[in-house]
Amino acid sequence: MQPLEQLPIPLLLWYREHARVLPWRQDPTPYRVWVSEIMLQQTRVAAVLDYYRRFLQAAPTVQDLAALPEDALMKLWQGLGYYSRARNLQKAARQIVDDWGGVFPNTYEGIRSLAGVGDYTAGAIASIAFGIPVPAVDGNVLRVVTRLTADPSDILAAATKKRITAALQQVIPTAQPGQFNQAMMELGATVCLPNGAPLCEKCPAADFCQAFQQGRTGEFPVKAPKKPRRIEKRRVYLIFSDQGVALRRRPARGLLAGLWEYPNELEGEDSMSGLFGLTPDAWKKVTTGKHIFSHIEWHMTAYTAQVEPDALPEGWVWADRGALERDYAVPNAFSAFSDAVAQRLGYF
DNA sequence: AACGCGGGGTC
DNA sequence: GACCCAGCGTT
Repeated sequence: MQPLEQLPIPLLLWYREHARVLPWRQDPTPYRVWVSEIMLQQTRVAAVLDYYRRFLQAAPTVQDLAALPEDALMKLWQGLGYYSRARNLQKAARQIVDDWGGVFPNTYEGIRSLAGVGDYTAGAIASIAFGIPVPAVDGNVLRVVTRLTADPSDILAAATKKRITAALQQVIPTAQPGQFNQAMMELGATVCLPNGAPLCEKCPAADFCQAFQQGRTGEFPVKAPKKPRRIEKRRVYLIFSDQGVALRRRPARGLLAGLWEYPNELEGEDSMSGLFGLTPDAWKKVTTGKHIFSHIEWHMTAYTAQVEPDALPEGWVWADRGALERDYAVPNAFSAFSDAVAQRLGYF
């Protein structure tokens, strides 16, 4: 008997005892499950909880989400990262309203057709919210299965994911596919941990886990190495007037798309000269900051200047302290400067 | 198939 | 400092 065939019964018994209480598990409607799954993409449960509560309060139905102003939407997502998820979430809400009569699609293919919903998320929603017996293969599941079967395949390879999906399709309990998929992820998140530190003594599958039985848990999963981050040195300009601090909107595509930022440039660029009639010696260095993205490191040095509020460049705004907190979604990349800005704005 | 896309917890 | 997370869309 293969390890995967032995898995469902002990896994489901274990999950019955150890499932965490999570808000989206309370009342697993398609909308609530969908919002949670989008937020949980590449994001841990702990990071999502507060965002989820605020989001459901601001947009309790798909119609509310479809009608939400873009700035309000981005403000709700501020700090969570991967901002295209929020835009796709609203795009999909409008798909549901316009193309599905406001009723959430109830087939795997219908769900899969929504913006921002890939194979994993479609499987998760279909199984959890509709009881459709399809696997939901995320990073947790890939780790659990490759350890269970001592599979040396690269889990980042599409062929591996495809093969494991097909194998799970053969063993998924048709009566409770949502419980099974959630149990797999719960096991990965709480017991079959990454970084070579699994808690095998607590695992309901230890008796037939090939990696554990062979004393090789540290060898799985196998992943191809990632390419190193590039480092960008940036100058950040904290520009104050009696109207507040200057913000500008980032481009609609690419990194931190559409969010607001303090004007900044790569070291060596010269985009600030001529603005506000400031001479180079008008800038005073105030502080430094570092922010690490998945693929880039920003090493930032902040400069400040006081200017007259007129002659603000096109697309820039003055934000006072209230507007900054209430109206503008500024990514956490700039959080190193929020104290300095707040302190300065506090004098108004 | 490779790459761009956040932010933070954990070891 | 390295890893990696309830991945998806684009090229």
